[in-house]
Amino acid sequence: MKLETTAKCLAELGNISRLSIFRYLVKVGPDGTPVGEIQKFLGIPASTLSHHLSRLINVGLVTQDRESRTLYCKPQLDLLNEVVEFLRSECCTIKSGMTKCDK
Amino acid sequence: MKLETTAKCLAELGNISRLSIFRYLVKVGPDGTPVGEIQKFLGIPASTLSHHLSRLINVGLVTQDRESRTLYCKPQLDLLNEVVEFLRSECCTIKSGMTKCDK
DNA sequence: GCATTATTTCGATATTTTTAGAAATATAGT
DNA sequence: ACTATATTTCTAAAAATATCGAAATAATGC
Repeated sequence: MKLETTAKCLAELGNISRLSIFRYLVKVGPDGTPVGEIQKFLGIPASTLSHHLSRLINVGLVTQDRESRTLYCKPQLDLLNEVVEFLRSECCTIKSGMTKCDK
Repeated sequence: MKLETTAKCLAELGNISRLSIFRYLVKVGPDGTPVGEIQKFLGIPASTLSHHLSRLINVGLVTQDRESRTLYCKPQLDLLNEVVEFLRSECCTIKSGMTKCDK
């Protein structure tokens, strides 16, 4: 995974509301949770929540799936794992051969 | 580690310049790298770099250590590991018993 | 004390983010 | 068609962030 992609995901998770949303999605329903349920649990105004969700969706950390009137949000664990893996492989240990290209 | 603390660290790492800085610090010198060396490698203007460094220092991801005229920057791997651990334990798997308090 | 080197603080501007009410869209049931 | 429900888009304002030149500070050597 590229540094730029990682940074973008980290930026989205680096917000209390969005990190809470993501954690909630993972914990209560990795198979999909209605927007309204998130809203009720976190108590965020609908439009604000929608904005945060769209940012998470934008970087691919969340996907949505409509079922009649309800939009189910699903956390993309694979992507989060890639982010975590980047941090571990690139930012936790010395690695020889760092070049200008890694700027 | 608290969600709020994690979010703050993620927000700081969620910026290309700062993620590059942190990665560079880890890779080339986990025992301390002069500010000027980072500056030369990444080609960021000194005042901009200083700003990014102070943000990383602010959340504890980097510490500084003066040795005569040179300030050595050291990445705090323990904190990064706590952040990674939070993501893995709280955001990668289902966990029963989520309560209102986790909001 | 003056010059030099290393780095930060100041100040100003441009851009992005956050927040949330109001209006709009989508879907379903009657 | 009308109503209700679920959610988004629009709009606007406040707050935070990013950028970087210029000036200031810190430490050293002459």
